[in-house]
This record gives sequence, structure tokens and C-alpha cells, in this order.
Amino acid sequence: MPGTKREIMREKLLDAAEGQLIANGLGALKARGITSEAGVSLGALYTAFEDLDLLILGLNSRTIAELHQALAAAVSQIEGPSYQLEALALAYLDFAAANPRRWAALFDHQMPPDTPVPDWHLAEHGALLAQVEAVLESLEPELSADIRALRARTLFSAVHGIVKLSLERRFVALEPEAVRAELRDCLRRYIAGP
Amino acid sequence: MPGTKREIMREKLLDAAEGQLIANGLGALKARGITSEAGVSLGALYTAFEDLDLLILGLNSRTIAELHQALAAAVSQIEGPSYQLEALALAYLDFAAANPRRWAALFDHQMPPDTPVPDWHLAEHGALLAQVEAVLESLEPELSADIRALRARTLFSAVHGIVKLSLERRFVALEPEAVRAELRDCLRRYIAGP
DNA sequence: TGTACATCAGTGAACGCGCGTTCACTGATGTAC
DNA sequence: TGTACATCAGTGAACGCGCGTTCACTGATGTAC
Repeated sequence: MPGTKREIMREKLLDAAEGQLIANGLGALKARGITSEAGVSLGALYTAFEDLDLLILGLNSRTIAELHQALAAAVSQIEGPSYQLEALALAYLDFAAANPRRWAALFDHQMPPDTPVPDWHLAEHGALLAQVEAVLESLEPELSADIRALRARTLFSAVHGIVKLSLERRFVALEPEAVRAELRDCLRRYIAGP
Repeated sequence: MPGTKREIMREKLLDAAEGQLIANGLGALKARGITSEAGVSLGALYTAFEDLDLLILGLNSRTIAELHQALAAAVSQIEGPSYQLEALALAYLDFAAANPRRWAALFDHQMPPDTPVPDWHLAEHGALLAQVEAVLESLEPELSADIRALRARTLFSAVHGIVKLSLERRFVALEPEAVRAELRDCLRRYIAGP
């Protein structure tokens, strides 16, 4: 198995970084912090990853995988596309509430200017959206694939916006239950609409 | 008129910073860039503003004031609360599309850890939301003030999420008109709902 | 099995740079007489 | 009006720090004979 040694190092670093991320947020993720937490020299990071940004992308991959599973589980436990759509949104809210900093890191992390996000990582985001599309397809089968894709993005964005606001306590502390109810209400109105 | 000299300096710096922000985004706003663009020494920034973050808050205040006006204009040109709500959302989209970097700066800028956003600036954000609340009040007068406030936030967040996604071309380039249509559709469904 | 040599993951001190902030100084503006 | 002095906005070189990244070196692991 080639690269296994390297793979162990990568996971050690990712574990350490995950701990730091959960404890202190994306802004506090530093090369020194991660490597010392992992009990490894500073330079080791650069034998395992191309650079710090790629390590963070690796972290985000993990988070996306977990989120993906959580959404899949939520959908599979429910019958009926409109309930499934609601379940997706609530599962998304729950995941974000349970893992606020890891979730925030998915959206707050930015590549340096002119450095594109690698395709494999874009594909992971795409897979999340595909879950929404799948439910949308059974809810409104008459939509064309293009429109459905756009609609899925729109819905995702709207839900995301609501979840984000509820977690940033930027303005006021919001009752978690109240946000759940608002989100549910919003979706029911959407689904009930014309 | 006490402080007038200082006020001129502040505006010179804000003008320069605004130019930089529009040209290169929040991430490229640097003390040196701003002061040299303003034709002023580096230290001048610190006689006019407490620090760089306060200058940026001042910039954001300007943007919010403009946005506030744009929303007010949109509402005032239309009759009927449900159309007004739609007009608000579309005006928000249009403003963001016309001023993407200034708009993004409103949400991307973060105070250093443990430094609270000053109250006067929170109040400006609050005034934006109050516009949504006002329309909501005529649309659904039976709501309690608490619920209305919460509902206004939820709606704002959802619209914001949709607008944000449409401007970050993170995944795919989206047709501006398609996004407009999606946003309108989303709101109509919301308003039509139970 | 034992010895000599090659490879390469891992080390950590040092590099280098960007950048916010400070501070001793200056020169213009204002005040007192 | 003119002169001496005080104030203070504005200057920009220098400070200091955080932090990602590199690189000459080491020591463990693997290979050849």
C-alpha cells in the first residue's frame, strides 16, 4: 500500500486541526498550532500537504462527508417528498447547530487570490446539492433539469441564509426552537405555494 | 464648527477606501493603500480614526445608508404590502449586484476577537430590518411584534442567502435574470402560503 | 545473517514578508499682547 | 498690524509581531550484495 505512512501523518494532522477548529474556529487555525497539537514538527505539515490551505480543504471534506451522511439519513427516514424537503432543511439546521465552527469553516474559508478551488472539492459541494435536487425531482417532476438545478440552489441558499443568521448571534440571541419553527414555516409556505 | 478639519480628513480617507474596496475588495483594504490613495501620510489614518477597523465600519455605514435609501425608494414606488415585499427583495438583489464588493464587505468584515461591534453600527443594521418589519406589519397585521421581528429576520436571511449565492460565482455562473425570477418565485410562494 | 549504502519522511531554526500601529518631530494655524 | 509663543493635525521611518514556508540536516527504513 503506497502512501500509507503519509496517510497516517495526514490524518494525525487533520485530527489535530479538527480539534483546533472546533475549539477556536477557523481564524485560529495556524500551522504551528496544528502541528504542535499533533505532536509533530512544523515542517511535517508540508510533507503531508502541499500547504495549509490544502489541509483546510481536507478538513472541510471531512465535514462535508459528515453533513452529507446526516442529510441522507434524514431523507431516508421519511416518506413523501415535501416532508423529505422539510427534513433536509431541519437536518441542515441541526448539523450546523451541533457543529457550528466546522460548518462555518465550509463557507468562511477562502483560497488565496487567483487560486482556484480544486475540482474534487467542488464536486463534494455538488454532491450536497444533488441531494436537494433528488428530493426536488420527486416533489416537482415536471421541472426541467436546468430549472431543477437552479431551484435546488435557490432553496439551499435560502435555508442556508436562515441557518447562518440563527447561528451568528450577530444581532440578538434567537431561541433555537423559534428558528426551527420559522424554517419549517418558511418551507411549508414554499411547498404549499402555486 | 468643531471637528470640521478632522471631518474632512475622515471623508478623504473614506473616499479613498471606498475606491479601493470597489476596485479590489475588502481583503485588499490596507492602511497603506488607503492613505496613499488619499494622498495622505500613513499616520493620518490614526488621527482621523481610532484604528483601521473603525474606518471600515465607517465605510460600511455609508454602504448601509445607500442601501437603506434604495430599499426605501423601492417600497415607496409600489402599492400593496405583498408587492412591496417583493420589491424590497428585488431592490436588495439589485443593490448587491450593482455594488458587489461594498455589499460583501457588510458581511465579511469581522471585528478582532473580543471586540464588540459598536452600538451605533448595530443600530444601522437594525434600521434595515425595520424596513422589512414595516412592510410585514401591513402584510400580516395579526402577528405579534416579537414574531414579526423574528419573521422579518428570517425573510431577510433567506433573501440574503439567495442573493449571496447568486453573486459568489462559487459553483457556476448564474444568469442574473434567472436569479431574479427565482427570487420572485420564492417570495410569491411564501406570500401565497397559508 | 551481516555490512555498506541509498532513500526519504521528519525536524525545527531561520527566513521573509505583510501589515497595523506608534512616536519623535515639523510646520501650519491660532492666540495673546 | 506685527511679534512671540502654544497647540495640534499631519508626517513617515521604525517597530514588532504573527505566520506561512523553506531547507540543510538527521536518523530511521529499505535495498544490494
